[in-house]
Amino acid sequence: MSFQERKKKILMILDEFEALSVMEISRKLSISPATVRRDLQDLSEEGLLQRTHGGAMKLDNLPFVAFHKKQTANTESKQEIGKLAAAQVVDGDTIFMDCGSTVFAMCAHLKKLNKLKVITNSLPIVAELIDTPGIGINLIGGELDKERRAVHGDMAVQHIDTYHVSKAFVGVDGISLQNGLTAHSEKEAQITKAFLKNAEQVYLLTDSSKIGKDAYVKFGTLKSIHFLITDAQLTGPLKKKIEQEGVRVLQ
Amino acid sequence: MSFQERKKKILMILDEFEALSVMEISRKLSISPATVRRDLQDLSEEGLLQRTHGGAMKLDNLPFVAFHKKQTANTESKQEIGKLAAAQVVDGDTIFMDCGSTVFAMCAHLKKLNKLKVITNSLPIVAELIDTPGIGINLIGGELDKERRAVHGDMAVQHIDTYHVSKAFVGVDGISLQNGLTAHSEKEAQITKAFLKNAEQVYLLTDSSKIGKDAYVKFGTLKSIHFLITDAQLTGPLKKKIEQEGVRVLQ
DNA sequence: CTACATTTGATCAAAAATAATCATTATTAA
DNA sequence: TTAATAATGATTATTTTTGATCAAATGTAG
Repeated sequence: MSFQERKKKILMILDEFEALSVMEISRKLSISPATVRRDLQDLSEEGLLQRTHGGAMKLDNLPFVAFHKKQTANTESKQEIGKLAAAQVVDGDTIFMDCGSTVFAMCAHLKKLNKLKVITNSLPIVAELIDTPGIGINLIGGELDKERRAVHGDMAVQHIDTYHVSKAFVGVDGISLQNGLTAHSEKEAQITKAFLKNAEQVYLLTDSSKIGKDAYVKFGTLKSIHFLITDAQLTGPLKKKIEQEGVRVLQ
Repeated sequence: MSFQERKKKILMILDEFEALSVMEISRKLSISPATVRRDLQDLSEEGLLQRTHGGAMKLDNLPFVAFHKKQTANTESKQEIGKLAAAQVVDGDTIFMDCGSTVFAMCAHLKKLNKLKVITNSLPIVAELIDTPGIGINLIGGELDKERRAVHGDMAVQHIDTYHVSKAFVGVDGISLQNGLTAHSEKEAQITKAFLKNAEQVYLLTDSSKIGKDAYVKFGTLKSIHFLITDAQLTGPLKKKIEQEGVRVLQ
């Protein structure tokens, strides 16, 4: 039995039982305790279970932790961007929050606010903020994109259109002077577009690696955003040109 | 049992009882008082409970209890009801799933189905089913009830009204011949009512303890449901009378 | 305030689990 | 096929956890 198979099986039986000991897993899968420990360590490092002394436990809100793959890409620069973005929010605000890891990074820095209303289509954001007393959440309804852990589709867009908020915090897959805002997926573009349309101030959060890059779905121009929050890498003529389009750059 | 497991269990029983002595915890979890003290100290340092002389007290603003509490109340009878309800679902169905622990219990038994579409307002259900390949999920949008981990409110009702499905699986807080279906909360009643309205077949899931009891919000008659799925405790004249109202009882 | 009982925190030894090491087996590449 | 590589299981030293003991601290009753 390969590691991938064992990994799957371990997660499956762990889904059924809350907690398992190394020996139990060893017996159930007929593999040695040493291998079980190695597997558990790997799975734990991937964030798929909680390692304990003697075994492993199911993770509570694992299902909503979307970024299994991207989690590694959760760099300091994203945290910085998230912090800066969160600083734009004040008590009593109502904001849109798009899905994506950069916008998600805002969450940690929003928790001290009061009377904040967050409208989002992202389950990880919901999971992160649901137990914060000062924050109320409205969830966009519609079809669930399991991969992205977010709601999308026509119904979601219609739903977003029933709201009007002061600030929207959105992400992109690409932004350039030539093609404006671009995304890898039409569904995602559709949602972000709806956020842009119904917010007075639009904050685009992206690390500098995406600036100057294009994805294949064009969904907005630079004029449709008001602030670009990014890392210190963006400098020189490109920054100037973006600012000339009427975008305020925050770094 | 590892520290992580004990920690969870201590918080769970502490949520049920307001305060506990070291000896009570020691007996309940079959661990020595010394270990209990160590655990309580750790938990206290994490700010998850208030240490007292001789034991510990529950903290008011403890955030994540609601979730686990329901899971604790996951009795065998609920599991049986969930299983029986899940057996009514076939490949290709589109179903409504209400929030509540009894309906939640269906999830474990739905995982082998294919091309199933689940429309729900309950985050625990979404979390449980999101990684099941054969199941697609539509999330009802609207205001999030943090306590119940579900979406409710007018927007949610409007959203539900845009769907029409073959089967709805709903829960109640009370059901009786005199007052029909009742709930503890208007918001919850509103949602369940919307589910009833837009489904061809309505399955009401409840353990027998709620049959014959009333909650204060009346939201439907016995005629508005088609099936009652419950445990074996429901017998005799009451069962007869419910069946005379046109409800098929499944046990 | 004192005496008594209970609880606690510290220390320690026993038990359990782990990480590290190494030989063996299985898999892959050449 | 053979060599090289990776994965597995067994062994052992180390670490962690646990429960017990006991002096000190805290709370309670008289």
